[in-house]
Amino acid sequence: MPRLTMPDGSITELPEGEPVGSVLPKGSIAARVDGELRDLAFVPGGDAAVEPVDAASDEGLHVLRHSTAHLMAKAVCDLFPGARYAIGPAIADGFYYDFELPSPIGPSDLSKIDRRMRQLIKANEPYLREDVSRADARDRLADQPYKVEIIDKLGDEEGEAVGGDEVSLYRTGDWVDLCMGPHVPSTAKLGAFKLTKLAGAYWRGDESRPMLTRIYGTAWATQEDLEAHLHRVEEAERRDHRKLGQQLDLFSFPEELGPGLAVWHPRGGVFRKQLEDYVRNLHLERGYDIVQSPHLARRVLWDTSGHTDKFLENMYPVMDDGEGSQYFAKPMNCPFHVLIYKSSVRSYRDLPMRLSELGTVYRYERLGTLHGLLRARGLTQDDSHIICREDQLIDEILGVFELTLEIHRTFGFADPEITLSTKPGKAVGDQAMWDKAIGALTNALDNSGMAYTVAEGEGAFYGPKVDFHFRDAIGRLWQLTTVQCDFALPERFDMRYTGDDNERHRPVMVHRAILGSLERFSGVLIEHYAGAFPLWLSPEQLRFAPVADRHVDHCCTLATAATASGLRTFVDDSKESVGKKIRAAQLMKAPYTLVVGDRDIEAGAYTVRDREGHETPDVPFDELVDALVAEASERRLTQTRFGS
RNA sequence: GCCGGCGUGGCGCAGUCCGGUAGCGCAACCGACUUGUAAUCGGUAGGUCGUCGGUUCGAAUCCGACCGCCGGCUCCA
Repeated sequence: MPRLTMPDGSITELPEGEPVGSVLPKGSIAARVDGELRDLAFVPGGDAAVEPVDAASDEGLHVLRHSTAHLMAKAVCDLFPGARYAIGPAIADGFYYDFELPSPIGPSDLSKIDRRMRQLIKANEPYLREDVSRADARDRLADQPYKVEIIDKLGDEEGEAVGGDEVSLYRTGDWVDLCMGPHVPSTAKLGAFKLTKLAGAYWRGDESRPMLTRIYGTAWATQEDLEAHLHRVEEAERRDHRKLGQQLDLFSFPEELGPGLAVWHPRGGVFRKQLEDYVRNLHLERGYDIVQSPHLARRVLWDTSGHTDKFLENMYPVMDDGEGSQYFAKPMNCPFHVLIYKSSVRSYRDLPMRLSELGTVYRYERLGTLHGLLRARGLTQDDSHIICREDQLIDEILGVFELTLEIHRTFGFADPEITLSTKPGKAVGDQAMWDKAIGALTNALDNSGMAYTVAEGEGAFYGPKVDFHFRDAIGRLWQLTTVQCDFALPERFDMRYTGDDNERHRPVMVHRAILGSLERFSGVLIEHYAGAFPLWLSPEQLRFAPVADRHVDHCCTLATAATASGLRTFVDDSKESVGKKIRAAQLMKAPYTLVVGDRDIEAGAYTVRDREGHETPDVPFDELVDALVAEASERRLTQTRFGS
């Protein structure tokens, strides 16, 4: 009789042949047995430590989502005879399953599938596990080519270690899947779910293999959890920078320009200028020099840098000037900065050189990858190249880390997740260079005391990099900052300096972009703030809503005074009601609005309305202006409250 | 680039399945009202229905190609 050690330390004896689930509390949907996740139907032999897995726990949700994926696959196979199923894992917030379907399906089919799934839940079908030989599994799933391929490839990657000759099948009614499990005991144990979207996905993620139909769903332990998740999704949609960009009149993507090319409207222009001024000035303070380079360059430059070799398909097509020269729009700024370095003979005393540019580059990104400002074809990088001696490298990298944290703190981004990316398949430079570069970045990271993870093979073709991912106001992670260490370009461009030994040496180059690109960073900020920018970034800072026509002049006088103090003002002189003007201010997310009528003019003090609709009465105008000027210059994240 | 969806005045949408020569709301403009913290009332103007081609007596509607957008996949120096 197997003896079970329960989480509270008590010992329970399990009658022979009884599943572990029979002794666990009712809410559990799986069990952790001796550290391994198992079905409730699992029967341990001998002594074992068991722990119930609750549906709402991370492990429970994983099981729940995976089981929901199975149920959906069965429903799809019921509804579309001849459907072939490929893989269907649990993912963050839900699950998906990939199918090859006899005919295309559309969004309206999702509700059909949903209905079928709910019927199956009512029928309370069990999830039954069978351990069979590989040959048997191949037999049972003979009409499922994707499953057969998986079975044949099992163990290939990690040798014999994976499962030996035995594999497990899970059966739900007449539907069988190759699966390691575990699963919930039966369909009635599933939680709340919703099928969300339909998408294409390549089999095994490989472009050369067939495109399958992927159905996504989200699944949770309870209906409340599901609804909370759907609310979060709605919240993210509400913040979509593409919608807000239109609503707030910040930028647009005219079709005539081509995909991924934006124009910034006056309001967006103010926002962007604020951002630019801030980073530019900060760079000047930190010993960077501002440089400037053109948007085009001859082919030879890109041949030397290696871009035509490695990234030609991601560059805008070549321009022929008819005079024997070919030009490319620049996809990167680095070669220009290299040429600035090379414009003169350099000595060790000149180093480090920190060349900085808000450089607009053009990348011919694949159409399907474009996504508003977050992924555009024309983008302006806050791009700097630090050219230094090897012995200066670690200090320079640490300086970049510090600047990174300072800038992001300004926007309320904290606790970055940091990755170190190492040598990719497509790489230039010899192994010694790579080792040196990775060593420097590792050394700087260890010196900084920040935690990081290593992403093998994710580096740039010319060198390894450290990326910073920051979390926004609703918890999403954004890859923003990148710091790249490069021994390759100095070699390719034959960069040199004269050392104190009067010998010639090769400098090292650090590529770094802290915001990433102004476009992408702006998109992230718009979503982060949901369009309600802190005062210093806000296109307009103080709005006036005259009660009647006769108050317009007074508003203009006040606005002129505020403008003289450096505030950005707007007088709403439209012939509309006060209610309408307030609404308009609210929709434009104007930080502060003054409704100005007889009462206020007489009193010489005003009621200030902020974005949240809070009103502060009797604020003298001078006091208001001073407070707003202070709020803007401090780059404060929270709004000023006007006390009396 | 691939799979699916979509494209109708500045914006948001209806009409498309079952072809008969465009409609609503907001915005704009004009007029009345002169208003006190999220939409005052009335009127006017604005669209060769993404583009090109085909079917048809007739196409926003059916078919094809292309362009663009959205959701994914893949990619991301």
